[in-house]
Amino acid sequence: MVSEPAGGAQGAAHGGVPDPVTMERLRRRVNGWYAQAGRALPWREQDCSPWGVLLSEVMAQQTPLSRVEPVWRDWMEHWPTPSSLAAAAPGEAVRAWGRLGYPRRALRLHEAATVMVERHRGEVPNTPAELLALPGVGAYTAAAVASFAFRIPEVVVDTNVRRVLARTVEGKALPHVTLTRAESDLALRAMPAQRHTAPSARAEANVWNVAVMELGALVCVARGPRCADCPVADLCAWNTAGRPAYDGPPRRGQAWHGTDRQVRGEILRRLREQHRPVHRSHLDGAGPDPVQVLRCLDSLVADGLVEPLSHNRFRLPA
DNA sequence: CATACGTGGTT
DNA sequence: TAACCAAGTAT
Repeated sequence: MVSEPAGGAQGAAHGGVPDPVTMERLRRRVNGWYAQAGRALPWREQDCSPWGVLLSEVMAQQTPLSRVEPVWRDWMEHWPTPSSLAAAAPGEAVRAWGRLGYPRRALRLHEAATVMVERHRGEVPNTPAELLALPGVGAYTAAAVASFAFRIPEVVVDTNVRRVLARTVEGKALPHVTLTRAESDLALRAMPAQRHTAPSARAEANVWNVAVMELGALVCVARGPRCADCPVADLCAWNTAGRPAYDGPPRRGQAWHGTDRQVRGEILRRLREQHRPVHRSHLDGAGPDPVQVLRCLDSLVADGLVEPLSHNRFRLPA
């Protein structure tokens, strides 16, 4: 009567090593789901440039896409190429970053644009190694740009991929706190084996990269997963095991109130508003402790996010 | 390898 | 309301 055993428990969960047949079935389902459920984001358009893809990936680091999209459109309008951004003042990039968070990303994007002008003829480099060498581009972003912009089937591992694989293959509620070697191996095994030699496998690998991320973003979410809408619910080791609770080490939340992060953010918010140098007295209210405000101002200067001028004045870097 | 680094929406 | 979390990177 049973023509197809519960895939997760039978085919994938033992030792965390998925068998190729189970992985292929998983990929087919997820890729099919993506074809009908994936969002039409602007950087997924066929005619989006590699620069647009890179911009979207950096903006999306630790940041919800709903907040990324309007800023991405604004940047693409102002700076449609790496050379156009490189020609602007770095402070303008920081200002246009708005409230996306982690404003160092804006600075690194500007640095990366400069590198592209000086070393890559103003183009986004098309090899994983060259991408990885760009400021602000780490393992995830390099793989994502390679796959999405240049159709190079690198293994893309982000928080969504980790969570989907932890659940479907390993039967766990959430992945480890930090990316482990075992997870990287698993992500590699989840890719089509012939992706480097067969064009169809390469295409499948590139779709899988974006599809599994989309599944993690829309269905297999961290809190309140929508398993009823999941295309692989019957193959999922976690779901078929009754969705056991997370049992790993506690996850450290990020402190915020009263931290340097908050004060730095407030200082930068004030400088973004002003298009003229600001006196230090206007920054004092960025936090309750003057010593802390001074320390944060110094660290912002050290990071290159703030430029000190004479007479205790400051501005975004020119 | 642990920690710092923004911001705002959701639970 | 406090906590959690989001297409991570650099040190």
